[in-house]
Amino acid sequence: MSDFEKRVLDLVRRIPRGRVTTYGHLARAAGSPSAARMVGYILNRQKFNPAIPAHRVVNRRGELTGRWHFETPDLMRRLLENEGVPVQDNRIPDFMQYLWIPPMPE
DNA sequence: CTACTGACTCAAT
DNA sequence: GATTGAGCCAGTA
Repeated sequence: MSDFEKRVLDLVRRIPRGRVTTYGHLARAAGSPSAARMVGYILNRQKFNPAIPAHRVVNRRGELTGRWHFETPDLMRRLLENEGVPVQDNRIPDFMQYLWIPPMPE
């Protein structure tokens, strides 16, 4: 498991309940600004790890692009709504309001 | 070894 | 706005 992967997973674990962040922000904070695709890939391998709240990671427009990788396509939406994050048409309306920006390394 | 594929993003058009 | 092309890099065939 690469350092990048470990950093990404560590950051995902820190996303507060009821907040979301994006693949791009995670990639940047983990030290590889253009590796947004890798973030989704990493989450896919960890999707059975209950310690990783992967449903709190959306793309930069607030779309639930990862929903097809959950057990059922509506699970991601249900988990978010359970935390108070509204989802409409596979997207979080006014999603900037819920955005959590991961801490950047020095 | 090469080729293709993504839970993505950005800049240019 | 929409579309296109490129960068990213681990995994798979």
